Amino acid sequence: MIASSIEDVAAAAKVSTATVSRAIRGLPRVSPQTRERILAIASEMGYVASSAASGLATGRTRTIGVLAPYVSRWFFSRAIEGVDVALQENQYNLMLINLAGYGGGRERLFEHTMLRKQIDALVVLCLALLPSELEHLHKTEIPLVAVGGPVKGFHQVCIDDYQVAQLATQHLIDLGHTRIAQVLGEDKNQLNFAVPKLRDKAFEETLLAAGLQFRKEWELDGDFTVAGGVRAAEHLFDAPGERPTAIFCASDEMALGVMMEAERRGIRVPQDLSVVGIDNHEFAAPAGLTTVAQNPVEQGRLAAEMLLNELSGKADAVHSVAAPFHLLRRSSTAPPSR
Amino acid sequence: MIASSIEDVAAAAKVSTATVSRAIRGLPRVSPQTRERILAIASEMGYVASSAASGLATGRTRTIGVLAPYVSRWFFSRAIEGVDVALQENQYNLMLINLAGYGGGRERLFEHTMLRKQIDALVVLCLALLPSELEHLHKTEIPLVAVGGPVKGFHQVCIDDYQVAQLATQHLIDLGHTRIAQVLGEDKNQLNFAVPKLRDKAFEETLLAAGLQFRKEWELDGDFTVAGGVRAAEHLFDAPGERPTAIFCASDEMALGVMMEAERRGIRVPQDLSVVGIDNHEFAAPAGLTTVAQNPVEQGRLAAEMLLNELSGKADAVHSVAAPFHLLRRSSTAPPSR
DNA sequence: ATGAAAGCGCTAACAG
DNA sequence: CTGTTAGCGCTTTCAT
Repeated sequence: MIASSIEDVAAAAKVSTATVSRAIRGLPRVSPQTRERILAIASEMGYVASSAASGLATGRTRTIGVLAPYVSRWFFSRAIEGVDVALQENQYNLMLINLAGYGGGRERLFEHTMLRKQIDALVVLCLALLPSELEHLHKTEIPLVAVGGPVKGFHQVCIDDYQVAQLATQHLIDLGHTRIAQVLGEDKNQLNFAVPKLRDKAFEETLLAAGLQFRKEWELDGDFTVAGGVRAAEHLFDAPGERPTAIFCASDEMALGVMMEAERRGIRVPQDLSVVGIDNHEFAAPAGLTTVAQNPVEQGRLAAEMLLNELSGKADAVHSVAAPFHLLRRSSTAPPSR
Repeated sequence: MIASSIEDVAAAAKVSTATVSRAIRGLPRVSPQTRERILAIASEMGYVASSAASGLATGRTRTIGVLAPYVSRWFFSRAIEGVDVALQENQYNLMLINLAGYGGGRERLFEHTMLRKQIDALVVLCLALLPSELEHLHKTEIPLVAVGGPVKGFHQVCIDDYQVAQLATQHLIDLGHTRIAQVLGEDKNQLNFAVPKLRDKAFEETLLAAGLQFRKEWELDGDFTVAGGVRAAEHLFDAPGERPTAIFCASDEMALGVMMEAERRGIRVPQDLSVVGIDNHEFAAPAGLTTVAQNPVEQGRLAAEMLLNELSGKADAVHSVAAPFHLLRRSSTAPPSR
């Protein structure tokens, strides 16, 4: 009853395997009646083509890889979800390649998974690739698009990190703040450095453009995590001397950490301290966090769709796209009290 | 220079493809010298075996599937990460199958992805499978283990949800609370119902065992999200009459939502209200949330390791495991003030 | 519209 | 230790 191969179906339907193949894949050159009969038989026998076999024959795997530096952080898990949406709509599989796990094995990863042609295309989630890895990717000639950060030599869909950080910083300045600190993320693993750098640069330049002072001691690392935000806030609050009246955080997770630490110490937000973040994390709204919102799900979906189009032969399907963002004013920012 | 097939390598090394195959896969029956030579040539030529071809020949894909109801929620993204750790150590690939995307397409998913033998084994992250799907899985005879919730007829690694909820509830009771509300998660999508039910049951029974009253109106749905927690808290706080002095939440995300809403209203935690959660979410520590901690990363890793062992022929490698959990007392719980 | 047959690239017996 | 060869299951010309 159960069909293990296309031959079983062909035999049952009394046609050739070629016809079964055409019928099942919806190709022309099969009469409607035969097709229907074959489809019925195939479904009854529970037949599904072996992906390895068809992969070998066609050179396509119908799976797309997602290369991510982390899977459980806000941006990444959402972007993955977005890619997934597009893939499911097109019956493609998603292979998750989590770079965080690869200590020294990154090298091998690229040789193996990438070149083994286990995937038809690749989405790279904002991380910095080594020159040798970039070379590999170029040699592979696999369609690729970056999401959330640049990958040298490839198209990308992401927000303009400079503008985003500028928007957040300017919001604080417009409110009247002059003593503004910054919590950003310096990735120790070097998995992702373009984005934080851009946000950092924007912050500093926006400050200077407004005639404000940029203080090195008010530039802290928050590691893009809540815990990192808490630590940064501790440093800031423990430091002697003047305190900032506002803090720009390069991500909501860090901003929330800052807010929690502030609350623990009885520092009131926004009366004593304004806090602004980036992302619009699920916790931002309930926490009243002002932030510059972006939508990684959409970004991932868009990237995957471009790749899918490319794979189906559309010319120039892959191109760079600037993802939208906007400031969400909530209750964590207000004019300084003095 | 670049080798497209094993034959190229064989030709370059002046040996047969069989020898190349053995050499590369580290099989015996190849002299050390030949092996070394072949390896050198292969690497120089950038040769990597086609997974489709070897998959066809061996019937193995070296890919393990992870079936998840959501990818971006706390438990799931961590469990995926854990599975990934084990897979990477063994050079296996991870195929992510996100059920949330499949509206009506669940049916097809099982027929296609599952039966197409694109994966050698499957990790199912706590979700309720339909009888027809279970049947499919059984027929496939693919090694499978459930994580974080039961899948009928298969082994699982997860915490004892009854005990966990009981522990959290009892903590509140021990503190002296008598008016205790509950926020749990009722999954509308039916993707996951065993877990919340168990937690619910434990809560009610623990209350009754302590001689306390169980009030239907203090049982709220929080949808396992922060926003859901906020909504549940709104209902609770807006309701006329007596207020609970403590709230048991079936997940930290909901508990944090409750705390945020409490703060917004000036309800002090823990003076006016104690809150306890489950999970030990990253935000729990900074927020001071008392919770019953569990470790989904470990759970995922363990599950994947069992599957890997099973695949490498070890007998009875897959079995059920009770994952550890423990109460973390922090500052969100205290005796009731009156 | 349908079928026959030659691969796709690798693995696994079996010989030698 | 090494080579030969027959598949693995599907796709895809090329005939018919």
